[in-house]
Amino acid sequence: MQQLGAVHVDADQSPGNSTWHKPMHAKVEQLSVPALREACSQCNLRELCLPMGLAEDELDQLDQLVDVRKRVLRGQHLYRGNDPFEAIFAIKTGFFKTAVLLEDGREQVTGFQMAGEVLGMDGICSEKHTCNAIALEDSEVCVIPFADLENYSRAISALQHHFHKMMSREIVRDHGVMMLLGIMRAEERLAAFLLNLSQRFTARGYSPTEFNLRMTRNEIGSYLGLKLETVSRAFSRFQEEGLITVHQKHIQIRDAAGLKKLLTERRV
Amino acid sequence: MQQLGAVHVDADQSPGNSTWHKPMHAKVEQLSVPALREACSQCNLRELCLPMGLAEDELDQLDQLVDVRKRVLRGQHLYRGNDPFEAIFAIKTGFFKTAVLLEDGREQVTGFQMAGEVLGMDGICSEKHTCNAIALEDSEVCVIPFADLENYSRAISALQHHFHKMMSREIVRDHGVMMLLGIMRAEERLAAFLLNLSQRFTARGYSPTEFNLRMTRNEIGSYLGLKLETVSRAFSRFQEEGLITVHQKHIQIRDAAGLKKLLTERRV
DNA sequence: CGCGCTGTTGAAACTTGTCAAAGTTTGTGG
DNA sequence: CCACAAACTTTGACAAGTTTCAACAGCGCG
Repeated sequence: MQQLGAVHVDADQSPGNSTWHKPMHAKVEQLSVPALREACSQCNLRELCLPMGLAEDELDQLDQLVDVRKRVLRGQHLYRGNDPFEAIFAIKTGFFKTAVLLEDGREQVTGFQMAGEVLGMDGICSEKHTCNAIALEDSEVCVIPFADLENYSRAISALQHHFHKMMSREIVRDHGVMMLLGIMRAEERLAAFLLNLSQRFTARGYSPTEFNLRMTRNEIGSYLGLKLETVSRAFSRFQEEGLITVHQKHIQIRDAAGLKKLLTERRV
Repeated sequence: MQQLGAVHVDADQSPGNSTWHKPMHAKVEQLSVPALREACSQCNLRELCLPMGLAEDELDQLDQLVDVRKRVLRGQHLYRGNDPFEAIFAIKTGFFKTAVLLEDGREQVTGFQMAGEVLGMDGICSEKHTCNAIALEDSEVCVIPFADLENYSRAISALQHHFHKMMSREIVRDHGVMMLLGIMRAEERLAAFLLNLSQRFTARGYSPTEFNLRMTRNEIGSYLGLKLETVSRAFSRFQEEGLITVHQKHIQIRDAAGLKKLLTERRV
């Protein structure tokens, strides 16, 4: 009930695309020093990344936290499962997916992340990353060394609390996805996906009703536990019913209320 | 790949059982003071709950952390969605499920928790619990006021780090469930479920091959995204194939390797 | 300008869900 | 302590939803 609005989207890999399959392991160029020292306190995403209401001197400390920014080009991995865990990453610009793999090669997309969201918290427990994080468009992330984060957290309780909230939010988000996968049917899942994207774009100042998908139908399907054909059919159906307009990756929501109704009204 | 072993189990509510439907909101009797002050440092679950390698004085501090223990009888809620979040709970004895609800009444079990595991971390982000936690047998939990936990964490870095690991583990576990729900078929899901239970019982010193389920078929189904009939049929099928023996809630695993094979070998 | 990837659509097959009936277990009250 | 009721489980037959297989269209990149 409470976290449906929080359900969000990740997409699986497109197996036929060579760009996806030979990504260098983020030999990401580090920006020149002046560039990377762009302060958190000046960042227009700070409301998403950082706790509010810090004292001046605390803000100054926080600017030390991000020691480097990193570019990740479309198709490159930010990290892979089993990489040693050293830092979490705040997305400054761009769009990512995270995915876990089964031995037999099947892949499950566990999330899609956009600017202001944080990646890598799954790696804390085993000191290794436990999923792959892949850029779906050219992106830039702030690298936050985890040991530093824990140190500053002990000094700045607002930072500590904020970090705990971020991890907790991730757990709640995952519960939303579990609900989506466990009890919703195909069209409900897609409706929840679209509404969640819309909401997140809105929070970033973009149009609630018009946006471009960064992921393929296959990736959407992997996230939603559906085959790409099912996703495609559901899009077509929504369009027939006047709920949305689809042109390739471009989506226009024409009847948000209608989409919501799909979620709240038990099917016939 | 990495967290299949971590996939674990939760069950949904049995809609027809009055015990389930009128649980008092944990008017849990608080144990008498001597009882509740049983120290963490003496608890035989401390390896699961607490960081290892603390200094003597740190251990003494930790014993302050749990201010109360709480009994929760079978069928009672430990907390409900929307309850104010004040503490997390370490299970001392017993067995719980957590579940989220959709407006239309559909329920998704998000996890089953046993002794040594921690409940309630979903509530941090919104200061409200976001799911229901219900005892599946008479249980006892240690109440850890969250504000205190954050305070001690700032003083004891091992505690801080341990807590972060616990939250991270929860995220990784959820990813495992998402994989289960997203890409496995019914029998794979049930096999993963049984193996995960077996592993967790083993870690607690119980038999790896023989145990009693605490949850109903309906609850297993809700956790696994299946209907209870499908769960029942899968159990029967496993039994026919000699993988397990089932008598009601009593499970005996006869061929663990066979169950694992179900997970790793792509179906025909 | 054409090849390859991505997306769309149709028809058939398969898995799981739905409905129904009956068996089993557990709990309660007489 | 037994009897009855409620809850839970099992099994069958059938229906529905989703996947699979296949063919083709559209777009984008080289």
